[in-house]
Amino acid sequence: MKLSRYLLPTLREAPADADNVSAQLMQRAGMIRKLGSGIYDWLPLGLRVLRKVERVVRQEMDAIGGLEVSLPVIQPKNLWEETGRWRIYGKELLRIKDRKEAEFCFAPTAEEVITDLVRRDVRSWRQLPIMLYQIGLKFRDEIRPRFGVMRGREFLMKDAYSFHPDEEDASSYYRQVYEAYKRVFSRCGLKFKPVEAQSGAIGGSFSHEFMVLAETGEETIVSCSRCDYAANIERAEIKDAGTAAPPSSHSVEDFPTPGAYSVEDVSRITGEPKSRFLKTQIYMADGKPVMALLRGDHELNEAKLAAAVGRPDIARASEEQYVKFMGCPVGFAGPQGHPGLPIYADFAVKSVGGGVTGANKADTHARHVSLSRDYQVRGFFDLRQATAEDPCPRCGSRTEFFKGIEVGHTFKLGTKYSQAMAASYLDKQQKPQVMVMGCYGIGVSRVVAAAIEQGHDADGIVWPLEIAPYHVALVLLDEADDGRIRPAADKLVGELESRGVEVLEDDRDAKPGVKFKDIDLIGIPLRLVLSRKTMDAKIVEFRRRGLKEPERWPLDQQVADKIARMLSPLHTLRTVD
RNA sequence: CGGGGCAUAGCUCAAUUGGCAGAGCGCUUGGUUCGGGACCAAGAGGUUCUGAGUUCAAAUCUCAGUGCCCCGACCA
Repeated sequence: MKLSRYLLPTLREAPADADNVSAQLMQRAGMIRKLGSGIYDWLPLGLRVLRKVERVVRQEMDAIGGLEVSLPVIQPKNLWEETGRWRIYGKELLRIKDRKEAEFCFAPTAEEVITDLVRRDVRSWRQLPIMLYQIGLKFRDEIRPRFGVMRGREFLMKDAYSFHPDEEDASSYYRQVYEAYKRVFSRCGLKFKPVEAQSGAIGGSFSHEFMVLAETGEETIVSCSRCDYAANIERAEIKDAGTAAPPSSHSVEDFPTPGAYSVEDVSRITGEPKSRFLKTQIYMADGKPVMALLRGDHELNEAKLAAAVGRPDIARASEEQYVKFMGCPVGFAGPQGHPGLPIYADFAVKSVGGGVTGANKADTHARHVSLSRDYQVRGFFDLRQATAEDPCPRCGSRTEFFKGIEVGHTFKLGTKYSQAMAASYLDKQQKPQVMVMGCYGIGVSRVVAAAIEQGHDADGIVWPLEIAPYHVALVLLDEADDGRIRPAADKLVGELESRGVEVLEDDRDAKPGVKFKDIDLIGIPLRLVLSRKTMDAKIVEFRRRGLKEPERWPLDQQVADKIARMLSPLHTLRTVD
């Protein structure tokens, strides 16, 4: 490809609204252009990278028996009502109406559509298991899109769905997908970590996230320093601390705390550490209040509370609800004196013998509030957010925290969707059985951004070979006044391309500095230079992106062979399909 | 949804008290240059986000709308 005929609008300065490195570099390198909040045009160079990632994903999905399909982007409401997600999904689901006022949504994912397809066309145990996948645009109406295509509203996702005769088959296939995902991200040149994850709105019994390690990541990973335990902090388990401390020998005693409603404020007044406090938070479950009780120095994890309560749809009580059920202003409730209220206590609450907490009266707190004697709990649960002090739940060793970008997510769904949508098959005994499902996503456009977050320097992007837009940049200097350059370039490009090497030829009428800067910015891994100087010396100059010193190679047919050998790991991998 | 900010050339940004619409980079043409974003000269490029209002006069002030950004709440 000749750069003189390409659309490569590089920018010297980053657009003012690009809010992280990858968004800045993708726009500066002429890969994408922002069209609106969270929506982007992909230009030729950017689209090439996207297609490279797609190719890796496609090969690895095909290698584990996946069948590619293409499902509609506009999906009818009735399917979403069958699973209840038309209501549950919330505002992130972009809804539209057609001319007849019929309602549709723009696909954020496709469990409903795929399950509908399979329930109609798969009837027999002989057809199972089956895995279908697609690579297509998704839309989620994010409240706050940011970081370029990393958290856009429209994005390219690979979504795969597998259907199995039973749990065992689904589990063993899940492990195959897990291994395939590791190959995908390795081939894309990423440093990543699979972690245990919260299954969230997609649902299902368990799941893993594939995290690209990057300081700028939005997710926090808790990782054991010794064993291989790793989890999203939202999910990270905390073990039961042990037996309950004895109740205080003093009886409950109220004391005034005007205007001090946070643990922080009251701790400052009494001088007692926050770990001596009982922190209450009121949630609504199915219209009824429940109390989450934590130690004052801990933070609630809502997903864990939802699991403990057994309702995914819990919500923090409004101020009105709080006042109505607790009988005091927000910040002054305590667990004592609410006999009908279900109290879900975190394990660590056991360590608080007689604690400081709200007195259920305005501007008043209470001390020596003790478990059993002064209040009863529904039970003890793992309710809080993990901290750096919490040991590994598996082996008890020290844990470390990392930041990560979620590029893939696998879910073992069980029968959540197949049950709701009656996706069943006839087994060998001619008995109808509900299919068992798994679903598996990869944020293809996010992989592109994540690769840049991990691979860049002061000059621009540094692509991994497998997903670079081109393998080689051939920079021509002095072409206008040296007749030897053009034929030498044509010959070299021909030799390279015949070996499957992708060449971007910078034949623009521009100064050397401009060319070198642009080629560095767009991150092509290998660079060759032909100029009057190199022609005089009968050499070609070779340099790897990121290395300072170029090498001088004799200009002969071995150049193409050497380059092809450098790329040979890619070809080996490509023979997977 | 709440609070705040911004909107001027392709990009980054100026424009004094309300008084002629500007610069750098990029683009076009010519010339001098030519191995890490050169220089000179001449150009092209604007509904100052949209609409209404105030005023002799609005990029500038007021109102409404739209878009974008940030913070918070909410949420895969």
